[in-house]
Amino acid sequence: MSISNKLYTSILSQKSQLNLRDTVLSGQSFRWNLNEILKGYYSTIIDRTIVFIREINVNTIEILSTNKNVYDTPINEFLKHLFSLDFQEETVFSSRFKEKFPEVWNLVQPYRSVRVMRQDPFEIMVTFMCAQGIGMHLIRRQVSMIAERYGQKIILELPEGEMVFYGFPTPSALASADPNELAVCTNNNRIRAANIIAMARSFESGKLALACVGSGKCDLETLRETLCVHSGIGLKIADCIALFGLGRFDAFPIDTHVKQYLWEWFGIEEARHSLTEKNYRILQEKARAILGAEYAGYAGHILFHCWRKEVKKMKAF
DNA sequence: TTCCAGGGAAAGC
DNA sequence: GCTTTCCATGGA
Repeated sequence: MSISNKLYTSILSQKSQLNLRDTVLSGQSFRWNLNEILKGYYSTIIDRTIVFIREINVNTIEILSTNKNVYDTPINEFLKHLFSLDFQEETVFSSRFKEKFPEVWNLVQPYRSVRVMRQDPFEIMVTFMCAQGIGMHLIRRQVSMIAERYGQKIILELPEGEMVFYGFPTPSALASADPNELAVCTNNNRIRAANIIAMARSFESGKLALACVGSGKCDLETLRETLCVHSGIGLKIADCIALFGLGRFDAFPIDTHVKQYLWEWFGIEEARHSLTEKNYRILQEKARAILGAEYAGYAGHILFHCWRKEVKKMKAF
């Protein structure tokens, strides 16, 4: 398949600030093209539509896309949704939080405009099922390999040459995958490959897809139970799916980094112990008491990215 | 060599 | 029921 080399251009201007680079690099999306990011452009492919984004200033981004519609939605409307531009990030941290934790509040300033994205649920499910006890670099590699092996190949012809993209595989493509072949893409982890295939079949059957449709307002605990039925999805990954794939900004995933800052920044004693299910739930309660229940996950992701960069001194990839 | 990386599930008590 | 061990691999 080849796509016309005509790029559709659009300028998206917003009142709210968009820290595009940190948003894309903060670890919530694993499908942005590395080479383009290094050149100051950001590219991804969503449902056979290649999207380039360039940051003009903190309030304006330029969008270049190979066609006008993504999911039959005008590109500006789609990107407003993708980057949650309808959400007012000033409301994330309460005045009480700012007063109680001035050092953290000071440290987090450069990251306040990081957006929590609303991405495709199925893609997020597969992505975070690849994220068990493994580095972010390897997660990206797995997702790339899965797309290259099972996704649709799309070639963009530019004057400088061809650019090759791979769309993210459909649920049916992964549902019919051979476990041994898929395992090549999942760090040779056959259990993980089998789990992804089983989840894809559940999605294709309509069970999971239906749960996604009603996920906006349903009880978070009910949503987690629905997701955790699937082997390979525990509480943490279910919360990641809810936060990044289903727009549930109240979902607060706790991983090794979050656990670290809950102790170092907020002195929560339980964060020094291991992440058993019981302890996970206790930590979530205490974190919500500090961050507020409504947008705990949104705040948590900003803190997560801030912790990794400012304290752990980690590079984005 | 050892330890850690956006954990989950089986085994053990 | 809660806690410990195992899984699996690449990079520092």
